[in-house]
Amino acid sequence: MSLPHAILTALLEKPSSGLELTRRFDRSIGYFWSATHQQIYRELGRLEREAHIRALPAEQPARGQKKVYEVLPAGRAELTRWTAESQDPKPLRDALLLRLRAAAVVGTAGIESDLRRHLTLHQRQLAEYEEIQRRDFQPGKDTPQDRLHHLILRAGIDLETFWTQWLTRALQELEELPAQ
Amino acid sequence: MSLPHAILTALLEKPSSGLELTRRFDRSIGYFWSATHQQIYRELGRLEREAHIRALPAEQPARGQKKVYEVLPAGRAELTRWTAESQDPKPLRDALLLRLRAAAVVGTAGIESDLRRHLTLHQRQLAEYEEIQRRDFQPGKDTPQDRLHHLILRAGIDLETFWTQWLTRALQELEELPAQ
DNA sequence: GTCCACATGTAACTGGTTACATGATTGG
DNA sequence: CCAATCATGTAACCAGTTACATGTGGAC
Repeated sequence: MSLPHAILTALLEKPSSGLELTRRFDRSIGYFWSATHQQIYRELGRLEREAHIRALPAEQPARGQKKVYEVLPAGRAELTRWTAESQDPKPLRDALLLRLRAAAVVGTAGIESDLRRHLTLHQRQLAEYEEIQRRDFQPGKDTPQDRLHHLILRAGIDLETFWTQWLTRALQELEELPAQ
Repeated sequence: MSLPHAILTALLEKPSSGLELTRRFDRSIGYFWSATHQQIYRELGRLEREAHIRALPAEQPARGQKKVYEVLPAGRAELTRWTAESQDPKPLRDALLLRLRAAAVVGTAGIESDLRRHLTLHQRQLAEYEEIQRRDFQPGKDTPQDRLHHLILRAGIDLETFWTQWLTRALQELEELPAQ
């Protein structure tokens, strides 16, 4: 049950319409919690019904008209509650590791090119994060918000660093393996 | 669509019944692709209908009776195809990072104890992986299978190492933050 | 004969994905 | 007036989760 809380967070940072949220979920928050516009509209509907958010009064009745939402006190309270709640980490679920395990049984033929492709994608994501770090987190800016945002960004950087290193090693090992 | 392929891999490694598979999904393959017994039985049914696996002939007709499955040639072919297929990496989805982002808006009160708990859980998982490494991967054992399995295990070790380090740093930063 | 562990399943629900529908606004 | 873009939605589907149902076989 994280999507509604992701939306509440985004709306507290800045009141937005569904499409604006969708755009922000393509960067920023979406880097660790992605969502499509269909999910977002569905969830905005629920949050409005539960009186956690409301549409800014500007009498837009229907389709095609922009509808900007803001968080109500009840919504902020719910987000505060959820943030402090104890939650178990989800077990790892990674299709690439699964495919390697399968390759150990049926052979590694054909998997190498996709490993290389993944390596490129992770390198690109790492470069994007590092660019954000250069741009938004120069030493000196030091509000609590900045520190927390930087901490989160560093998790992204370290994860992408892990993947690039591990994939590099995996490709090396595959080369050294006797062909199957 | 990874679960059927996880099951095919497990059955190729060793023909098993549904409950035996469930047990193996609690360790081993389950370390990176977990599944409950309900999922597994549902999927075994589908795989049997599609003639990718079959129950070993021993005329067990129904409930309460053990039913051992093995992979048919069509199933092995499907797994080979899937393994070599090009697949996009799934974007990161992490509730803990989301909660930190929420905490940057509504305050960090209460989140510290859960970070500490996560740290303990990741340290425990790391210790478990390192124990497996000591036990199963002494230098010398060097078949292609061993090398691939070790490579996968190292991904687990490196990921848990990342989380323990990042969480340690996160707890430090939280301490230094002015109380909210 | 009762309880427990083994073993296989069904049903309902939830969240995420994919495909499609529809209206408003603006630039050429 | 037409196309593109902005904007909001509906519907069907699929995978994973949670709760529950049912039968077998052995230990006591």
